Amino acid sequence: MIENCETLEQIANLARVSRSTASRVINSSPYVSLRARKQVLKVIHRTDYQPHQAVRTLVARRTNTIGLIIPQPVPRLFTDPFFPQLAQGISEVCHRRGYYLMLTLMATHADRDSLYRRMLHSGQLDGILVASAVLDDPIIPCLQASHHPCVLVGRNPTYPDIPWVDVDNVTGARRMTEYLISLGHRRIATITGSLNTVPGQDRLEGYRQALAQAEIAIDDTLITEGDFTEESGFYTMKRLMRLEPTAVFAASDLMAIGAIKALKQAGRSVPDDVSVAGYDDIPAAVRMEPQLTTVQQVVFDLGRMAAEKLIMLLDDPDASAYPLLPTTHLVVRGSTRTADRWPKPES
Amino acid sequence: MIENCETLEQIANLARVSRSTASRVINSSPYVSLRARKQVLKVIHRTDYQPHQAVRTLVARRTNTIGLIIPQPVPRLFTDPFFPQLAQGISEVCHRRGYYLMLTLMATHADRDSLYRRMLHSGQLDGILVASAVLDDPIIPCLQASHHPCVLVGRNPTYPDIPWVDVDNVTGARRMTEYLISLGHRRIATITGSLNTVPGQDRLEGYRQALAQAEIAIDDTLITEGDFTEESGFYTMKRLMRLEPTAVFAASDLMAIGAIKALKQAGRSVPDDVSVAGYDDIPAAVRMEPQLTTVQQVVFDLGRMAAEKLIMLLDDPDASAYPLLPTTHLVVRGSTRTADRWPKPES
DNA sequence: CTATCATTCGTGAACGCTCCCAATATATTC
DNA sequence: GAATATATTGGGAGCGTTCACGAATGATAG
Repeated sequence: MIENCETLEQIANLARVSRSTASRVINSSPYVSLRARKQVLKVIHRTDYQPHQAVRTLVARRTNTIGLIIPQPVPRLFTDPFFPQLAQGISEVCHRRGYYLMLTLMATHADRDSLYRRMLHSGQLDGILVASAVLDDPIIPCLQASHHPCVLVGRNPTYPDIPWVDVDNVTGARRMTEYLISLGHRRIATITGSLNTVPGQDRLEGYRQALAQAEIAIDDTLITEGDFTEESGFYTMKRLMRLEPTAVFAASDLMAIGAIKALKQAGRSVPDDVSVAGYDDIPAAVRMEPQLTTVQQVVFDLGRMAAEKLIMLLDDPDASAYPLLPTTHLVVRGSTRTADRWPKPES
Repeated sequence: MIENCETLEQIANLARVSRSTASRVINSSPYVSLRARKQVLKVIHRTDYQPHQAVRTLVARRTNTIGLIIPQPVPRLFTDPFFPQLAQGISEVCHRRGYYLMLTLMATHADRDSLYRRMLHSGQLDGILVASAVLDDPIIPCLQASHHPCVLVGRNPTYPDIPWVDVDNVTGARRMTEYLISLGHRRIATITGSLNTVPGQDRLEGYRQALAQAEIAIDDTLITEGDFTEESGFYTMKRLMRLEPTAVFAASDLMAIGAIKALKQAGRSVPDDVSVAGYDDIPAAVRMEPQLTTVQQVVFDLGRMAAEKLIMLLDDPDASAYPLLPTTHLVVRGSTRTADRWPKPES
């Protein structure tokens, strides 16, 4: 199956140098005369030579390949473009840094163990990126046992010592809540994501911070737990309506969409009666009426950072391990407006 | 970076056989006694041995790795879950068949050529899957020159001889149109996708076939070209409305959504005045009011077939190369209804 | 002119596996 | 019981690199 005919030996012969010298040129060793280097580079260019990756791996004990593992069948995989964007970012960095990217999606966890073993022990990977693992995913202990450098995409408090990158959910949620406050809202409800997930917790934390900062008393009845889905947004909003918040911060766009449906069904107008904000900026957010004010996470950057960080770790295992957080962006659209109006918004 | 300490030699010693015999066991050669096989398997299991992939590649001249290349920054990548589903299907087959999957996304085509070379000439890949290439993508000639077995995901009439798999756009569109006919519609308009794309053409062809089959004269004024986007659906529908079709088949859900917006804006009811059907079954299709009748493509199956076909080709380069088409499913929801009513639907 | 040193280069070993070939053990036939 | 066929097995070569080492070259100092 391998087409690569030219060998280093042949290159060396053509350039009238030894294998070693040719190798040194390829690996940019400083101990090569200018003349020899030029010779070799010319021949390489002319013959379109590519070193045989498998052999380099064998000898140099590094594969120049990193693995991207998506351990669970993430439902989110199919409703928001998180994964393609992440992969895009990772892929870009891999190209730029001369790495290959191996992908492992885990549709069924039937033979998960054999799969993990296959990925980890085949000697195919220099390092590993794990995306969206649930907190107690069994791959993480496996990973540590295998001594592969790795970076988690998504903070995992169960393993605080593993390097990670994440979107800054706290700040994103805080900014959004601050924005709602700046519009004059004081009675701001939130529909949280599942509180047994890190993003769920973090987005709630951001909401709390913003209220505290603005010295608005936190009313626990205005905090209700959803599970990121549209249905949960719908039903939670129905209950929340009685409390007459003037604004609602939903921790996902899907829940925001559900909440808006509930409000409309009850004859309330968004944003005139109630402002609603979401989180994620899924494609549907622009496609609805009104368009959704939301928080955009630059997942592309997240992927880039994850890959950069892992490669940094490969080059220097002791590299500093502080986490990286790409910034989030507020996307203000039609579903929110000022609250500087009469107390009872019955026009 | 490589952890894999056990070597075949060690396994052989532990099992009191030679390297060769151990190798034969691993590669399921028939020329091994039951006793020896048992011995070796026991040791392998006990030591959790994994053969070193790079060496196998070096010697056996196959990598057990296939590449998935997504050559262009496909905008669709970020709005519909095509890519994750495809990858999921491919990944599943790879695991089952003992292959690794290498991913290459092409965000920018800045240094496309060097990237192609790197993927094709590094000897890393046994075969290649190309997804969603535009018709004249330069990777296809490169691919042929590199003599890699490959399978295109998406038919490419420019290269009819390259094996491919695709969703059956013609049949999907035909079925949907037949369904509209079965509801009693006779004046059925279509908003096509870009007609310089294969899916655009194929979906139009399916529409035509259904009408021809039902002996409904094809009225070319009812065929208008969009470009798969929501905006194009919106504006095309505005023009189309004057012609008073009772049903519209849009070649993408996005266009159907745009069309519905145009109709609503003009005070027409969907489905009471006009039935609208889409294509793709994107997540937003269930999230609208009314929910969209559409065609679901089992992209997951498409990925599976693509991988299966490629692996088949790797095992036997002369394997029959007939294309595989996963079936499409009609998803009937609220945006369509019977037309068996009074001629003028002004209630 | 010789000794010392830095620079540059080339040889040989090794990586861990598969494949080829020859050798051995076992079964079968006459 | 010898001769032959068959089923197993083991040893050696080789895959294309990198790396450690030592040799060669040239420059500089004494």
